[in-house]
Amino acid sequence: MITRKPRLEDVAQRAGVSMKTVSNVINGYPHISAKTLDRVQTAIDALGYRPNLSARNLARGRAGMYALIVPQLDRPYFAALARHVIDAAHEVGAVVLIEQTGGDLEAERRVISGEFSRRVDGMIFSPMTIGAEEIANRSDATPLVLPGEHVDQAGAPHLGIDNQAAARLATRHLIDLGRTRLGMIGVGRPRQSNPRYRGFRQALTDVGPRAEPRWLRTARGVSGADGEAAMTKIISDGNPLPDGIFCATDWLALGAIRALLQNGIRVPEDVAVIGFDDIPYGAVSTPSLSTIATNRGQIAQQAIRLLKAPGTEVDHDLATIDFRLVIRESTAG
Amino acid sequence: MITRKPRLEDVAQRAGVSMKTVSNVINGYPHISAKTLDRVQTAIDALGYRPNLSARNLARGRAGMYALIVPQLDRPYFAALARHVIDAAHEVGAVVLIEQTGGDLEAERRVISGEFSRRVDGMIFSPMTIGAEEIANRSDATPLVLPGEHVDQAGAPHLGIDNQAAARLATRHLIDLGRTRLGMIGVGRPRQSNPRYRGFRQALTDVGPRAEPRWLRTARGVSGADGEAAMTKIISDGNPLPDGIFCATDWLALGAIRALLQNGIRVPEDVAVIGFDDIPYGAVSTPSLSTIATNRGQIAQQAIRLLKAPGTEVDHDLATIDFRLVIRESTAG
DNA sequence: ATGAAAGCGCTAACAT
DNA sequence: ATGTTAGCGCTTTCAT
Repeated sequence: MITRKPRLEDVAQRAGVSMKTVSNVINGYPHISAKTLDRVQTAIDALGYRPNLSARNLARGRAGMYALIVPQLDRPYFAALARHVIDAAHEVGAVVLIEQTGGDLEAERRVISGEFSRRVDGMIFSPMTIGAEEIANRSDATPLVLPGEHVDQAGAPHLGIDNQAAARLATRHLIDLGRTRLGMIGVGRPRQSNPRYRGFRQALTDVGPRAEPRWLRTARGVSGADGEAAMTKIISDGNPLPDGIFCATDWLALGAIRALLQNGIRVPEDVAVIGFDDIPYGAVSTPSLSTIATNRGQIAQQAIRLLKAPGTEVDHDLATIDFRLVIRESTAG
Repeated sequence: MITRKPRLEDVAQRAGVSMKTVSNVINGYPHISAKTLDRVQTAIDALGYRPNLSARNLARGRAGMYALIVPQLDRPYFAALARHVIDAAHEVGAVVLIEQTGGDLEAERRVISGEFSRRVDGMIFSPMTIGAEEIANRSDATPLVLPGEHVDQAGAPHLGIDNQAAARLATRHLIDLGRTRLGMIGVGRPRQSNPRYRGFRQALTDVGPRAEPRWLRTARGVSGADGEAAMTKIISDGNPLPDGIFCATDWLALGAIRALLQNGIRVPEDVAVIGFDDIPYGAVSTPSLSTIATNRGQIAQQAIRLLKAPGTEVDHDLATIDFRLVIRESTAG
């Protein structure tokens, strides 16, 4: 009885065939006689043989693995993305290595400078702080796709929804509800370069202006507490309340709702609130949260597809992903 | 200019040294002359050299990678676990491959039968449906640790909190609040073999019986909808309401709260609700959720530690993890 | 402190 | 349909 792990050669010997034949069996090469196949299979089972993936990858020159790099895996959006990426990778026989940057610039630099280049066949990278230019100037040649919002013009395929159109759809929903005093809680300054802000303005322009500057607030971050703080300011500044609020993310929306409820303001009767992202909790919160849902499975599948055939990208800058309006209690309750 | 990716040999040539010396530099071997080190480093930078991990792993006989296998990555508990496992792996210079079983028995069988055996140095496996016995009888020798609840006596190190003590602590909290009519929404039948149920009973016994069977409900699953359905039944059966509910998971608790609020029952004034797991949403929900928090960082670190030194386990069955009571609005609001 | 050479286990020409 | 063999790029004794 051999004590070390069985190798291809051990299987070959036991089956009385060559390594090549065993390799053929393992890799599903079609032209093998039934008898040989059976003998090889028997030997494999008897020995409990499993191919050494390091060796296979070295010989093949491929890793059979993709890297997914996100800021933090325990943020629901990234967790959901990861789930779908793993599923999509399985469909092409690959596995997924996951890394977290924490949004740290140095960590993000390491990613584009090739930290994983000889370990994976491609990277799905969701950057947070690094700039598009720096990504565009990378020297590492590992195939790369960028899901998310902050990465136009980075010289790599960018997977995302049309944020402006989506924000417009969300705002339009508030208008269709008959709301006339609309506000927005966004992230970052409300510039024209921010597509979600642009979409919000556009929806207003469609029907005539209805927003007042005092209802436009910039949250300090993307967390629920940030949304709560922003909403509290809107409530406490002594001016009349808006009757509809579009929040740039679901977390902001949940925080905003919390601030409203704690001030005795009803949602959606007094103020309708809609978010953006469709995080799972929005479906079970009280009230449940209306939002924009992006098709995450589609993002994942497109990402893997692009990495499998690098260079084939139809459009090197944007692969558009579907989105839809999800109406729940926070606007329609 | 070479067009293919630079290898160790290319670096060696450019620096005028042997491959061994370059290898020494890369791996931080201490006894290298400053001059040599500088020349090698210069050559590495100039060529943009990165070691091929497949080759390294093959030569070393290790993968430098651990597998984390969970039912679903987008369930907050597993996402949080994954986050910490990745961090813990980094501390020992390893990376993490993540897989999902969906709780599917066949997928779980594949895991313990060695699907990853030659790809990773160890597995952190969170099984859902496979039995402890089947795990104990596995033939694959890949180091394995089992975080979670359902896997005592599986012949592999099991990482978890003392569920019974934790459930008792949660229930005790309700009692300390002065609640006298306590109920529980659990998963699976309320048998003595279920530690969370046992802990609940024990807390009651500590102070004299206060639970009635009609307040003990078994949810059909672990989702918010399941908790909502269970709570709705308790509300609508015409009997007096409990004034305190212990839910075996946070999702169940969030669903239960939702059912209460929709029936005009106040939380915590009329019914105090406490969950179990400390999922992130619980901190921002309205009302925020009291719960039992497990130390996930500790689970992850213990897991990696055990995988690094397989066989060293002090106790082959249970490495106990800390937990604590987190008091929020759903009980103390 | 550095070099030479033998694997690590598998794949893929090429041959038969 | 199956066998032979030369790598894949790195680590690691064993020398020096």
